[in-house]
Amino acid sequence: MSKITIQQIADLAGVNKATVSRVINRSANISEKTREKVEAIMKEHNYVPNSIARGLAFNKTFTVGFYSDYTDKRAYANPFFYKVLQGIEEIVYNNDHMFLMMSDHVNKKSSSTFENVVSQHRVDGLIIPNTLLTEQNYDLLIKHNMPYVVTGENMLPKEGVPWVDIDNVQAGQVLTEHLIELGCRNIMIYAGGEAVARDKFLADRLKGYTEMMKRNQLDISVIEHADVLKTLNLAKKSEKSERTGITGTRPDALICCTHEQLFEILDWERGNPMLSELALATFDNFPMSKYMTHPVHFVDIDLEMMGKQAAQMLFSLMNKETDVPKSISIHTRIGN
Amino acid sequence: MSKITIQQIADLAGVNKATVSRVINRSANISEKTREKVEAIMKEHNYVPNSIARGLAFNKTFTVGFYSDYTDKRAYANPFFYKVLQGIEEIVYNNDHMFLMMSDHVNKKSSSTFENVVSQHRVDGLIIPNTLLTEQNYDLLIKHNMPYVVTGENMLPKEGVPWVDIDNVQAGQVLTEHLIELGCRNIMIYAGGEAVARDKFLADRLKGYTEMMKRNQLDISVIEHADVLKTLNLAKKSEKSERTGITGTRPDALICCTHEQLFEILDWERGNPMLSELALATFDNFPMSKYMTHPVHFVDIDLEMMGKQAAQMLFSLMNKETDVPKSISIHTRIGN
DNA sequence: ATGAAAGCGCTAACAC
DNA sequence: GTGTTAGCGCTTTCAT
Repeated sequence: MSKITIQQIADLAGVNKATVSRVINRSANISEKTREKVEAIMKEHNYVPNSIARGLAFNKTFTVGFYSDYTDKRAYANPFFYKVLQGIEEIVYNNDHMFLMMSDHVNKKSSSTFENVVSQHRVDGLIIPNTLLTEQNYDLLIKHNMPYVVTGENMLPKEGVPWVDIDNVQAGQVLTEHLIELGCRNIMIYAGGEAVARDKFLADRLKGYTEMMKRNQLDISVIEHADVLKTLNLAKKSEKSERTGITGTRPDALICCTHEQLFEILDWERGNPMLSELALATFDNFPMSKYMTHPVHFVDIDLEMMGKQAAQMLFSLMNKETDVPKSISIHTRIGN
Repeated sequence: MSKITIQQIADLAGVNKATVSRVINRSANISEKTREKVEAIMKEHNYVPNSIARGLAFNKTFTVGFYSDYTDKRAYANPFFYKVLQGIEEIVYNNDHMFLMMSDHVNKKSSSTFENVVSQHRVDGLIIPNTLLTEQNYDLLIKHNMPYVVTGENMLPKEGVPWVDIDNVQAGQVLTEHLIELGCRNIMIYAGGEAVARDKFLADRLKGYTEMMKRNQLDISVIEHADVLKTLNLAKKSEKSERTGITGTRPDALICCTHEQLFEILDWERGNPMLSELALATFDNFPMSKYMTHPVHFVDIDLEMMGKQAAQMLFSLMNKETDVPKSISIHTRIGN
């Protein structure tokens, strides 16, 4: 049932299936009369061209892929990551394509989903997070001539990798500026060490903070992973003993570069209510803020926009448009 | 490049492409010698059969669809909903299928993604949340003979709709039992009114609560939407004035049937610290619990299992297995 | 056990 | 403007 083919429509309309194909594809050289007749028959029978067969003939799939990483807490496990998907899907559907999700997974035959999708040409193009763009995956994409766009700034030492990301430098600036406007003067940032060297987005957020602090002639205070709690205790002590400690000034704000860091602080804070005078701030949307013991300032990141831009860029590449920007940075603003 | 076809492999191996097809499909009637030769050539050239062409011949797509609803806060926007996806994908990939996501969306041509996917046979089967299984969608699935499984108990007045859901009655029991074990005796539940009549899962949770309370010979106290805050104030007053109010006993626990209800209470609670003696409880995972002013008890719902079961069931249906259960209810346990 | 050829549903030359 | 025909890459009779 409902297995109606182009041939049957053609027979019903008393024309050749090529003619039907022409009206489907809005080809020129069709008389108004036959077009209308064929269209009427198609509508009457709820005929929908089989996109698999269409794909085989066109050598296209009308499908866009998205490669996701369940283990990337910064992305997929983030409650609001689905916003990115929403943005992508909107664009994908408006371009009459389908949306194929694939997560990092290796099946019995030791072939990864990603590899299969790319080598079988199951999609016409795909969006891939920077964390998953390994040298190997990159090579695969190039080898199969598969259009792609990276979400998150490209970290691979390759030229011409198209990416879309949040402008993390600007985010760092905005957040710092917000705290300054709130009256904070001794703003610390929890970032540094190897993490900053490894993750560009951390370095960028730090950079934004640093720039804004300098612009306001305030002292920069970066604390590193292992030392953060000690540092805070020290600062507290130093205030108690009337400036006899190492740190002369008492911090009044702390920027956490990731939610993980924020939670670390929050965990510690529960046992140390004295921390409550410290203004906490973080990146990424943090709508739970109002329910917390301690309000948290944050920059609102427009993930939906990020998804839209990535998809838009991908379609531009798939359509071989010229003047496609190599990368896009998205600005942020203070949340709530 | 990399556009290697079955014909080329055949040529390379000096056999007919039908022979290659036979080794691909593990068909019998193949000499060990030629099988090995062909397999070697395939491996050497990283040959992967084009699944589009394969699909056309088989009239299959090797793809499973998932219809999601961005507007359903209970599901998609739930931070932990991705667990369901993870479960589904695991099964899907292990069965060498792909995973097509579609959200509720209508494009310019006023055709919905769902409609397109089903009528074009873009997937071999699909998983659909009960909130999206409308009469119209149901008819479409039946008309196109498309295998499907519903997540969440089927609400449509149709026979034989296969579904997988959390056992909400059992969840209500478990949560209530937990509070009782904690020493609570006057446990209220925020549920009732039209919402319960509309949503089966609410009714089931209420039922579980009711049963467990009766089993322990405790008084049942159901508060309805609009009255909840008043009721709580009243109870508080009644305690203050030494049992002169309407409610003779002071509630010591409150079960919220949804996160929305919980947040409503939490919002109110911020301005009413007197509520802090009340044990709060809710359904669905609530990992933010430890960071809240007020700890929240909850039942841990194994969403990944739900996804796995749904996908498993779908494959059973697609394979036309006999003895496929009509529905599956998944038990829960207290979280953290 | 293997080859030849038809066909899955559609598109795209090429004729007329 | 419309019909004919040859593919797209693979599976599956039907021969041999």
